[in-house]
Amino acid sequence: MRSKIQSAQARQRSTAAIKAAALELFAQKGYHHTSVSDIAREAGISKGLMYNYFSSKEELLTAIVNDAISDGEQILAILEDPALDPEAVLLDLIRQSVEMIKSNVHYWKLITSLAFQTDAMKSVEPLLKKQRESNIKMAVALFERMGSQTPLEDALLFGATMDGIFVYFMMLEDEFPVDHIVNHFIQKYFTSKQQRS
Amino acid sequence: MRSKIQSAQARQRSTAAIKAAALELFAQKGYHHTSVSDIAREAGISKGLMYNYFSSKEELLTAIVNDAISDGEQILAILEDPALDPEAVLLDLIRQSVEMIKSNVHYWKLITSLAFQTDAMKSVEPLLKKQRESNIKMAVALFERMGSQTPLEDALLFGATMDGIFVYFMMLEDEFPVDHIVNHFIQKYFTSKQQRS
DNA sequence: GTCTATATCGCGATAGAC
DNA sequence: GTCTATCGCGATATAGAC
Repeated sequence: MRSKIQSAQARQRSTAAIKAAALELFAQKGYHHTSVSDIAREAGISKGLMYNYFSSKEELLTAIVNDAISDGEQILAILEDPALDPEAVLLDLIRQSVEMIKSNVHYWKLITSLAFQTDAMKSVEPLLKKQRESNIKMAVALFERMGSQTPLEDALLFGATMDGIFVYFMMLEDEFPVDHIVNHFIQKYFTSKQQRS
Repeated sequence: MRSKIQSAQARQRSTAAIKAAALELFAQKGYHHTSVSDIAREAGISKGLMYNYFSSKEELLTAIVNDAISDGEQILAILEDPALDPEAVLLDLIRQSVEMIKSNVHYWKLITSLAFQTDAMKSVEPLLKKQRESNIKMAVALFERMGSQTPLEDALLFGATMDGIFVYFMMLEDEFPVDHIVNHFIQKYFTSKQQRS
């Protein structure tokens, strides 16, 4: 049935275009200051069509966040290989995280801002929480394998420090020497290994 | 002129009531989800009166942030006394910061969320930036006095770590043992001194 | 200085033709 | 599957009486 295939393709194209446009605009202007009309214009479709695929503006947002979380999980999954040296994994985790943030500052600003939207955004909150918990659990396992006597504390402090560095970077951008500070952090915490300068 | 004094007092009362109500609601429901009607109701005044004192909702927000920053600066100024032992000052700074966040989580969530509102909130951004820079400058001076060979790096990493811990606490609240992690942080970084458990 | 009433507007969302 | 036209609401902000 050829028409069915074509429909599915059109559907795919439209949803992808909408999500891409919305991500771009949300990240750039913020969720609240982006109207559905803006998104439709950027995506090259009508406003009505958007509601054919997403029942509301907020559902569109959750779809985008969901996609991004899935992408992130796949990257992190590689690091869970128990055959690898845990310290090397940790350094790799740091390096990859920094690159991730640096390559898309606006997107991560969006995610962070959503995390602080107390009331609304009820639908994205559980998504972010799930991701956070999975990250922590993974870090705890890593510190355990590194022989830490206090893996939970080390993992939480490690996560907080990394997030803090990213927050500074997101706020200060070019004024904040993120690579330099990350190296400083590594040397202070993990003296046995060093990253390339 | 008695009427003039009374006018000034009324003016003072109204602006204070408006700012107090707005701070409460912004912190609780978020800036975007708080309407001017909400604020007027909470403050016990009419919506129109609010526009007599603040030309817009955003100007009201900046006034609130300005007040809060002034308060914060006064607290921090005490710590700049050069006669005090810098390590004791640092521990005191940590302790006071933790208490500050714990005592008003919602307010700090508001401030943090504002910092990530890229486009709008243009008027509060310079305020926050100025505060951030003054904090960093003070921390650098402190690490210098502690004999650090890399005061800038230490100050930035210290600030990022503290902010990261606060971010985790603001997001996780009761699930995050903030005192415990802060102590862990102190012991790891500043082994010469310890905080009470 | 304070209120009530109202103007104005843009937004999210829907209806219905094609 | 896609569009145009439109509804209905709630928001910020203003006007003018007292």
